Amino acid sequence: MRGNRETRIFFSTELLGWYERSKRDLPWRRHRDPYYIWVSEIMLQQTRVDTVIPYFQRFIERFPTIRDLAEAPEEDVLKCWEGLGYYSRARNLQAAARQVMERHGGTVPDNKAEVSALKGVGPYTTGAILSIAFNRPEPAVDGNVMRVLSRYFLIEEDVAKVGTRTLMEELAAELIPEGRASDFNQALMELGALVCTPKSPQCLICPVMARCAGRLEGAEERLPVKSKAKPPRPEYRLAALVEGGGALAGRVLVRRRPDTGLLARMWELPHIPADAVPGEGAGLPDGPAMDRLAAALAAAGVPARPGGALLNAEHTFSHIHWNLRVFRFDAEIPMQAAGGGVSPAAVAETAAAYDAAGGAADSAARLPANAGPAADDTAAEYRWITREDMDNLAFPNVFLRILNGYFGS
DNA sequence: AACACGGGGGA
DNA sequence: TCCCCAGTGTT
Repeated sequence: MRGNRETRIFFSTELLGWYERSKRDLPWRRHRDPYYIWVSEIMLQQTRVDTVIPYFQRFIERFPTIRDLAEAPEEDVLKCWEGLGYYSRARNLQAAARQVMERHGGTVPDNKAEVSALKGVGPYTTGAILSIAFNRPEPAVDGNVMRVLSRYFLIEEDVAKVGTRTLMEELAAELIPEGRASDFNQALMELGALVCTPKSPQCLICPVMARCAGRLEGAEERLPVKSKAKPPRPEYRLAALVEGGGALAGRVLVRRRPDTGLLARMWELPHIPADAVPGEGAGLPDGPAMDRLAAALAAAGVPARPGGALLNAEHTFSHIHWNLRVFRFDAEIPMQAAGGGVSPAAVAETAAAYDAAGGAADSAARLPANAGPAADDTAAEYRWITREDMDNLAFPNVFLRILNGYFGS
């Protein structure tokens, strides 16, 4: 055990007192509804409080109960999560809501085995739900907690290591005052968020500075010790903004990503990989680039005429850095079926379907499936959308920016 | 144990 | 602009 008894008692007592005085008024703290706690904890994974607040309020308004969430179309849940990132959190949350309906009659379970069995709920969130919602004496060790504990107890172990988290959990459990798990765990995270910050910690206003070993050692700025993550690998992509003509005038071609992997089931502009040439954008002169993109579009059943480069865009994931060069295209009615593509009649039929449906987003007027091998690495569901359709489809931020710029907002 | 998985904020 | 943040699931 780290620290002597007095040091630990001091820590827990002062921290609880500080929390009572300075805790923030957050939407999920206004009730002790386990569903609210659960949703907030999932949203707070990898995401700061200020970002989460508006999402949480919209989410609870749209899905007030676990049953509402379980019964909603996945598309709606994803749309509610748009912009928040790590979209598997949303899909897992809904899957878990369905688990709770089936296994627990719609009530969040209050024991470790059943909580941790929920999709998207790992060791941290299990502890957060059990302690915050049910006041069970379980540790909830997130990045804030590891930072606070590593400083206060001068723990030099690499917090990126699994074993270090286990050590922190044992320590955090030991520190929970009798009957105060909910407040204590929230206090620990609150201190990490407001005072014991990653950079420039506010030691002078810290309630436990007097006995903080890291501070006394002058080590607070270099703790916690953390091994470096690998830098994201660059990827270069050619994207197409295809404008419809005729019955599809005012519409833009988008497609849905595959069911698994990066940005699963979200919508995007069609794009293809390009070879990297450092310093040259997509690494290809615009002419050949548009030719390759046109060929890929034709193979997907959308013959289109290149209209020049529109803009460059970048997007950084935790592990990939996208460099996109976006080209404008005009869809054209093919004079002959090409590349396993589409007949003029099929294009006319597509347009007619939109006319009949009034262009409704859910008309799902799909292009004929591409029978040949895919010219790129993504899914084959395409849709011609208007600006209004964007209200119902979830896009990653980079495409949201491009489309909003195009539609002029 | 290593990798996949977004987006936002602060220096 | 660059750097940092960091839970869960999959392999």
